[in-house]
Amino acid sequence: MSEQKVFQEFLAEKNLRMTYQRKTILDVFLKTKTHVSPEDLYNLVKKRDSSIGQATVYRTLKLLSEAGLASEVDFGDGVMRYEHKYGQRHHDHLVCEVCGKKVEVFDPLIEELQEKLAKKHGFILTNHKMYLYGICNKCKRLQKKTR
Amino acid sequence: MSEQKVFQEFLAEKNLRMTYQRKTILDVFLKTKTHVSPEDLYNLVKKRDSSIGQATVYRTLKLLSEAGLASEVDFGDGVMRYEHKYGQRHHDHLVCEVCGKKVEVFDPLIEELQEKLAKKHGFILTNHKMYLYGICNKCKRLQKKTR
DNA sequence: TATAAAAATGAAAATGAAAATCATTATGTT
DNA sequence: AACATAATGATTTTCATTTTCATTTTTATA
Repeated sequence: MSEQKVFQEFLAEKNLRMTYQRKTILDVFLKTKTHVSPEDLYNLVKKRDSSIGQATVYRTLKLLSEAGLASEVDFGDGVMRYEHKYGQRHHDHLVCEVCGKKVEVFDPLIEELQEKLAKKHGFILTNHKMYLYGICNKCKRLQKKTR
Repeated sequence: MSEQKVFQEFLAEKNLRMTYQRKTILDVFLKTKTHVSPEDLYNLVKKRDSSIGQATVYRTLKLLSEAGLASEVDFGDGVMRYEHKYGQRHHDHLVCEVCGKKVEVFDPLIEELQEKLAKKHGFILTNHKMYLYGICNKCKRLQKKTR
């Protein structure tokens, strides 16, 4: 099923409307490759239709999250970012603290252990956030040179 | 070594000064039990000396973080929180999405796998954030009742 | 000990992301 | 068409955090 279709059904379910703006914002969002902030997306949307306001972009990103089409990524720099979720496998993020490079990572065993860890404390795990911070290969080499 | 001593040495190292305000703020911070926001701490500090300003509390918390005495905890609700770090074992957090209950958790195997995962991608791991979200035992039972 | 230099402080203002407000417009339903 | 409901965009507001800046405190130096 297409993302537009998923969104449509989500909206219908909630008695919300598929509007021209929402369609446009989803469309532009789907064309993005990396993690976009609401502001990033607003700037992209403006190019296509400058009459669309940034409040609507914020609102629509929230909806896309709820609909399972986008997921929030919080690298801790004070700006929320969104990435595609639909049809994407869950993954976490590995971030280089020097150059900011971001790698999507996944380890099924970690996922499993998280589940177990939660269960051990009487919790049913619904969600998690994991961010690994380090220094990437490139920056490691550069550091050696300049030292 | 006492926390005051650690702070003192950290400041000396950086050519910064141990002032009455910093001493007081550290002292009050050490008396806290859970995760405090800068505002929480500011309110506590005010009780002891109402002349200390909140900018100084913000500034000092930053320093305590750098000194390894406090660590930042970001539950994603838009407020930074700080917890004791000195002499505490590293741990992650398990949060109940219903009642907000927070449990400190630790799994050495997960830690190890995180290291490996980073290495696999050519990174040297320096740090990580892991937050597990779920529903705690209590809230689970309540949900069943009301259904 | 005086004095100069450097750092720290508190009050206030500035910042910036996100949310709320509200008058207007669009959409869907009888 | 007429009505009710929802959505929109511009703007304002909120709120945590940061910055500014004049003043005060601390430290190093003469």
